[in-house]
Amino acid sequence: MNSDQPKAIDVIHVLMRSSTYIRTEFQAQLAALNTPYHLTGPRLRLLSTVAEAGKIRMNELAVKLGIKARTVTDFVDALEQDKLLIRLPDPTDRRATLIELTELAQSTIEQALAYQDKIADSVLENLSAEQRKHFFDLLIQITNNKTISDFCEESAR
Amino acid sequence: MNSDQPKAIDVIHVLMRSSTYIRTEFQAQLAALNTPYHLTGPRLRLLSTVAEAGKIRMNELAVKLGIKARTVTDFVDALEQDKLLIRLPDPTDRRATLIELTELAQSTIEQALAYQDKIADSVLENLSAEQRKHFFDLLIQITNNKTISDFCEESAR
DNA sequence: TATTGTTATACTCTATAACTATA
DNA sequence: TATAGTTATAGAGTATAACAATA
Repeated sequence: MNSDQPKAIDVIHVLMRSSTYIRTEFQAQLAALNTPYHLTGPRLRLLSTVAEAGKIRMNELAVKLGIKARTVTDFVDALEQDKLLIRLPDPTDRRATLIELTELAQSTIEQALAYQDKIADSVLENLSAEQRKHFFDLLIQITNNKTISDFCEESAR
Repeated sequence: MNSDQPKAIDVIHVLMRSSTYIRTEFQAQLAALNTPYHLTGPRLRLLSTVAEAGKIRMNELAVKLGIKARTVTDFVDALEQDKLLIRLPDPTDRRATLIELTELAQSTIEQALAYQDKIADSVLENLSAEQRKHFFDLLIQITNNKTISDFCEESAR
């Protein structure tokens, strides 16, 4: 068929390289915002998840983000130090901790998220609307049936 | 047409998540090989680049891999310690260092690369040949005109 | 006995800055 | 003055294991 069928490993190399590029790009662009706190893609993703939920338990956060509870602890530590969120005891379960955005975060997160959207758009600017949709679908398809606990939950949000 | 046009940031989240999944998958699968040395995707990529070249300078390696010289130093340190490659002085330039695979690496790298190809195939198993090609093209397109400078060395000037 | 989150620890990939030794 | 590679340092994202408090 396609004599120019790329090898799987080559596809993956390009994918990994793109992800490194994107991570770097987000870090650089977000740093350029010169906010008094430090923002990155993953941090913003956590913040926006909290924003959506209002209050949310750390373990729920871990599930939604597809990362481990221990990793959430680190993010929350850092973001709490930057005064972007606070820990609250869960009144219904004394083992649990609820996370809530601070006023500081609430008053600036919209802005940051809007800016993040711009960065995202510029990263994908080479794709037409149709291509973007197609790309998205292919990404989803790749991780179907295999990502089990990590991916299944949240991909369609 | 597509009223469900995904937001760029969502596409990127899925992409980043995929890359994490893939990195983890490669690490786990390669670790399961139980080789006396430690292999990961990026290490294997460096090794196969050396294999292809026979002998290659560290700075060339950095360019080919799209990473910084300092990063190459770390990889080479680790792989040299694992007896997979050796440093040789470049006879034509006493500042430069040539990298060459050891016999150990040469005798096993084919195997490791073949195994890596299998992992890669399994990671992309959900895509048809045509979809894979399309996915590859889209990835390339995303990074067109923008990554070349970013990937190589524009930032450090 | 199971779950929530933390302390302690680790590791991969990547980077900048300053420096040495050459060129 | 410019290049090759290293020492020193850093940081972002992620993880496992053992444990405390609570359920």
